[in-house]
Amino acid sequence: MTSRRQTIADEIRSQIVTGQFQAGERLPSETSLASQFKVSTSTLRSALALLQSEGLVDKSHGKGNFVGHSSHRITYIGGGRKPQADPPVDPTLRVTVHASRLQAQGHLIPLMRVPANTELTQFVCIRNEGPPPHSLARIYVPGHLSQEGLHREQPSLANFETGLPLLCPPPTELRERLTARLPTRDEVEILRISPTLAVLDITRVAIDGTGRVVEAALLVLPSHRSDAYFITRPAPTAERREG
Amino acid sequence: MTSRRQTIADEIRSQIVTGQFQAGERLPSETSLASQFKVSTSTLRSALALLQSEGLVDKSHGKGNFVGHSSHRITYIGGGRKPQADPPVDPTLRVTVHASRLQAQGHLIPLMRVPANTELTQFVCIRNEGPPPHSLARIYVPGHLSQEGLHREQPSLANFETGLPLLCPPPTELRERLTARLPTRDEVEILRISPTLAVLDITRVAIDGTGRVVEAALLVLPSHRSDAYFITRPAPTAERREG
DNA sequence: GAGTGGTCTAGACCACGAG
DNA sequence: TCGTGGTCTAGACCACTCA
Repeated sequence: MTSRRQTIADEIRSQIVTGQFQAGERLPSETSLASQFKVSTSTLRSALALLQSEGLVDKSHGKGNFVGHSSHRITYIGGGRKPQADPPVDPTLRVTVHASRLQAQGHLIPLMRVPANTELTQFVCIRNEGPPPHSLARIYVPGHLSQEGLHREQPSLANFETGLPLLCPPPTELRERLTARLPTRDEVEILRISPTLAVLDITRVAIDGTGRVVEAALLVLPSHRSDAYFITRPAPTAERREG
Repeated sequence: MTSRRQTIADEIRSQIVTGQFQAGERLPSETSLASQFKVSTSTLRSALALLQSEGLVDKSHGKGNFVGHSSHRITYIGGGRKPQADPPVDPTLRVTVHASRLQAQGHLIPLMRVPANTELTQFVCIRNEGPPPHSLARIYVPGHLSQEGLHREQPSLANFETGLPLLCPPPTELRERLTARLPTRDEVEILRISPTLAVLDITRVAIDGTGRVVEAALLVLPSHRSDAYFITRPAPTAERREG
């Protein structure tokens, strides 16, 4: 048995990909779609949620549901790289950064590999590109580093290749962990996303040659418009090769 | 204003982390929790979905909701690496592989960088570790490669470091794209997951020295029990260093 | 104010798991 | 068979956007 949600999503999806609904066009209202498909609004909404998670539909409270521009995706580049092809820089790109001091607590202690109450500097970065915020980053730097590097770091933070901050001094090791989860209350508010739609949760830790953590970044991207890319070249170190 | 869902999720979450609900323990039924919190079952279920996405709750149709063992997470290691610390090998690990031949169609054509109708070999790998399947992988290899390498590949595919297949001959470049989306109908059935919970969608393309694609892997992991790790050492290539 | 999507209700009915 | 979670309904009411 296949669910109503899926068959409705399949139907609308095909109407989008075949061009019956043009990109950027507004879909009929949820109530009219619901009556058209002879389902309740809840069921219809769960079908739209599927399409939203695929980036095919953009929902907008009070305005309507729109056929998504698949080009509006955020790309996170892993491995500390810069994108080789320069991205289409959106002139409306705007990043707000709030810096503050705090002491290491809870999950920050193992993350930063520091004793409790160690001085840290926190940067909260919200990236806008058009009206809806696109990404949220919380970046932590040890206090002793930020004292010497704070001023140099500031321009580095502003240097968002893809809107997400990169380190100024390249560390010797980058560890990135990715997972998906539903957004927290705060993230729903800040990113203005649906609380039922997953976010990409990226934790990036930069380690220097002595094993110290020089930066930890907690990044949150709305999953329906985000991709993360990693390009690696496995070291050509004397790898046994069968002849 | 904060939603009922969030406050209920917060309440149950705190009862879990403070140990009022032990790991592995069954939670009260949804109907009883709903009446306890004075909400409808739908609202209570959406609160549980939050906790499920955090890995705190395992839902099981017909049995109940259980406090999750956070240790049961799947880890995908990016960059073609093997995990340094050997993972706790589960003796119940079981992988089913189905090989088949097909011709390049649709999205496989740009993915594999081949002309339409090129012969490909497809491996569909389903990994089990205990009753619920843990991951789904669809791996494509060009036909000309599989002819010379098919027999050697088979043991390589069985060599799952983390349950996910790796290439036998190391390619010169690995491209991995990660995103999160809701599962398809098939994925819901195969992985036995909730259709409302996101999956991690990983597309991995391996490229050889001549730019040819030697393997493409489409991996699907249930997000609530999966992490992807990437560890990179930014090349110490004559990077300008301030004195 | 009119129309939109977002949250929530109080059920009905179905599918699954275990005895 | 019984209790569980999963799907779906037909609304009510709230929040947002825009004229």
